[in-house]
Amino acid sequence: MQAAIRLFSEKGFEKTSIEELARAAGIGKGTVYGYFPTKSDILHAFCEDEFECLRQELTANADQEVPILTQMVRIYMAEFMKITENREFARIFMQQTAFPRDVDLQRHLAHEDNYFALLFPLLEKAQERGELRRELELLHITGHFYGLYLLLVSAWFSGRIATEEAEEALTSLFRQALEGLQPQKPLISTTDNGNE
Amino acid sequence: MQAAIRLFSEKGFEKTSIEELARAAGIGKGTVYGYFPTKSDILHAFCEDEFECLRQELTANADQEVPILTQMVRIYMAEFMKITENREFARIFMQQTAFPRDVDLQRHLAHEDNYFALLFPLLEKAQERGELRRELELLHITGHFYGLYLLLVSAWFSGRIATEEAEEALTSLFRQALEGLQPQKPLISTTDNGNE
DNA sequence: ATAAAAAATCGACCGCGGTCATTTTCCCAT
DNA sequence: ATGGGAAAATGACCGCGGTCGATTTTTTAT
Repeated sequence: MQAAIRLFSEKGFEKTSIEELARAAGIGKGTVYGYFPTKSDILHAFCEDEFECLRQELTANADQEVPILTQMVRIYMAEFMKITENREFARIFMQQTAFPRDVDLQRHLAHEDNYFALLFPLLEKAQERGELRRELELLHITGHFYGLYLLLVSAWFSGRIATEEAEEALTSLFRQALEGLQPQKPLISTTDNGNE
Repeated sequence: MQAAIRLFSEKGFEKTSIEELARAAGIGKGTVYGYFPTKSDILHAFCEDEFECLRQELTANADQEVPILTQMVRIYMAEFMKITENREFARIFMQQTAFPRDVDLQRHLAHEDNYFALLFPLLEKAQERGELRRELELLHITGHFYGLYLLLVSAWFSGRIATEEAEEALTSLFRQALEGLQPQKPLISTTDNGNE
């Protein structure tokens, strides 16, 4: 896998053939398929590991004193920055993640559940603090944020949002989500201290 | 393209080779590439046409008297029902749409702009009616709904949401978006008559 | 220690997506 | 009509992802 990532980074995913990848790793071509069912699975497995690690770290060290808006922006911006490190990796990973093949469903669901389990405590705390409506299901709230994150990444891919504009855009989207799209008078303010 | 869609539907996208597709269409293999740069472009072009048509029809005939929530749910549910007609088509189309290759950027952006132009009037009217906050940019509002739609489709792909639960889920998500995730007292009610 | 069984490794092979030099078709100026 | 040149069509060909039976290595049983 190390050889794979090195080659993918150097020459690009498409331009790297399994044969030369196997040669670089000092194994036979067929052996590769003993570890990974398809080529993109090599990349996907790598990405999943990376993100799993990143998420663990982020959610564990999340500062539960700051507003939920800030927490969510931090977590998703970290993912986003990781994404933007390599556009090609990102596309394949996001495509498989958001719209997985049926073959990958089991693995995908397990990872997602894992992720939710990391986020839920943060959201629950926010509910207790009165920052989030208590009557909403945690899954729906997570979904809401995640949907907006998908949008951000999609907009970045299509060039509508530059990398440096991303944080502002995500903050704005999340704030919209918290305050609501329709006119209303919030009971608590989320714009008490701006952002940073 | 007719031959392509027929074969793709019958045998599946992956299982249909360009060669037999060309034979079915009564042309040579190389000629296919005179019309479509890649295989998935055949499917993508078809889907784009379908959706373009569907969107035109829906937004033109949108009943601007009903709440914006209902309008948005109708529009996106129509898209969703189209999506669910063929899981395989849908995956390829959504993957390319949400995370397009750089080669397809121009075409993709044009289509998206087109789509926005269809939605904007509806949202603008809703702003005038006081259903949406006037200080929000139309692009952000569109994005918000679109992001939640992406989430719905993604959840459907991963099996978290069944086809028949989709409308309820989307309605719930959109209502959340309108009312906001944080506790507050709406100036107008979006739950005046339930849904259906 | 040895044989048999099980697991891992391998690379020749297959079918397909995509390319390109060649051929065919079409159009227009003479 | 006809010659010529551009445009379109074509299928042999290439490289790659993925398969599979042959072969080697490892494990287990006696």
